Amino acid sequence: MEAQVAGTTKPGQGEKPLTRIQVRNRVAILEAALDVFSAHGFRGATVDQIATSAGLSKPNLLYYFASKESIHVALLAGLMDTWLAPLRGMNKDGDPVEEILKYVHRKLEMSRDLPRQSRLFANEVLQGAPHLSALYGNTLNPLVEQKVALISGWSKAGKIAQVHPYHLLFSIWSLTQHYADFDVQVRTVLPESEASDPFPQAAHHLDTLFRKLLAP
Amino acid sequence: MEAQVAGTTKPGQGEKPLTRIQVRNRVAILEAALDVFSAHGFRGATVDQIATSAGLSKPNLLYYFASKESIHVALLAGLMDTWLAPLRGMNKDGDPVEEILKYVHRKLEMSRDLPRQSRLFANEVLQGAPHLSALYGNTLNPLVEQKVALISGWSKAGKIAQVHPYHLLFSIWSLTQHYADFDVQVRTVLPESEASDPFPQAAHHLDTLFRKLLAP
DNA sequence: AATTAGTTTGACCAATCGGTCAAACCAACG
DNA sequence: CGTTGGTTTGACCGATTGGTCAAACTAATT
Repeated sequence: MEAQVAGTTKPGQGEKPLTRIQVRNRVAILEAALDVFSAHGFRGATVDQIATSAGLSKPNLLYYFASKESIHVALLAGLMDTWLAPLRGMNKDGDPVEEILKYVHRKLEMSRDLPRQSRLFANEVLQGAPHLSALYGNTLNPLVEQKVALISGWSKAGKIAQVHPYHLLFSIWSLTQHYADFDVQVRTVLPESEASDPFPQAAHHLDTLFRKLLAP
Repeated sequence: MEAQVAGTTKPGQGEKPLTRIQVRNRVAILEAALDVFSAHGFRGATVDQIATSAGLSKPNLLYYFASKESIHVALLAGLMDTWLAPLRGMNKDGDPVEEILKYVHRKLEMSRDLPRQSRLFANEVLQGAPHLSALYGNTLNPLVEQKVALISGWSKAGKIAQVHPYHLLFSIWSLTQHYADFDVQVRTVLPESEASDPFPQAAHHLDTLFRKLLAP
């Protein structure tokens, strides 16, 4: 009865500490769920798939998470921080153009190294973000507002060209995540010689694109 | 027995012509399917939903299309032409920068006016494009190769800046479709005053972005 | 009007799905 | 070593789903 709640609530809130086995199985479940949800979407994924992929039986998995949905929200909540870390790292004391480009490149590396996470979010947003609305208000929106103010400041100070800061962020998200979310299309369209690893050329392309856009 | 095949094959191949009722119901089904598939994805959509939304009973719908999957492929195949029309319209005799920008703006307008189609494709590509691989080889790849050659020519002739033509196309697709596929996120993040219609500012932003990128 | 070709439906089916539960099992600790 | 708290499972359930089918019904043709 305790462990089911532990799947929903954050750890370390004065509740009973997690067992060794609980920790092991919970991370195994979330790892498996990331695999299955990102590949098939929420509706397309089955609890049995996740359980098998985590090395558990279905009832056993449901001993750790109360429902399929609770696995999903736990995943999304746990990933949100990782996902927004590069944006948080945008430093107001650095060189404006270089700070933004560092963000672009870190985001592109995440598309290369963590494509499952990217596709998980893409799937969720495409379906109308039913499980994300809470996280958006609490986490994403304040962070975006802060960084928009920063970019606006740089813009007005003439350190970068005049850009619409919100749409600049949209452009960065869209251009970088495209290489994870539409990976199949990218590799299908690209000639063979470049399809095996599109990322070096993507990095070069996005580098020049944003330097030209931002040059004051 | 005839009508079920008619759902899969293109019209006018020497087979019996479609009845008045067949035409009416097939377009109603495809319209309803676009609604449901784009909102819930393939696995998330149910045949009953589509049938009801089309004003038919489930067995009646399955009289016109052999299976849920066949509705899906018929939709994708029928939409491919519409979707690629703007790229086809890129004219080698026009001014290079203006031709590319015309393509950008037409694509953005499609995101605004046909967001269901955009999300349908996005869903499909995200799941690994299982029903699209055939269409890609036959339709998308040859068209892309032709336009890549055109852009390469402009680039070498100094009419536009040196850009990787494939990644330029990826950028156009990604930046424009983002406003349809991630519509919820865009409107959530944007301040109220701009969230009601993000497209005018998006158009302006993409216009300057691509002009700066392409200026020789 | 009668015959045919095309259309619609209610009832039904097998498979799958998310989730439950009691009972069995196991690890830890006094 | 026995008891307690935590873990695992087989069997099961109700709901939903994609799809079938024979029969009823309607439109077109002669």
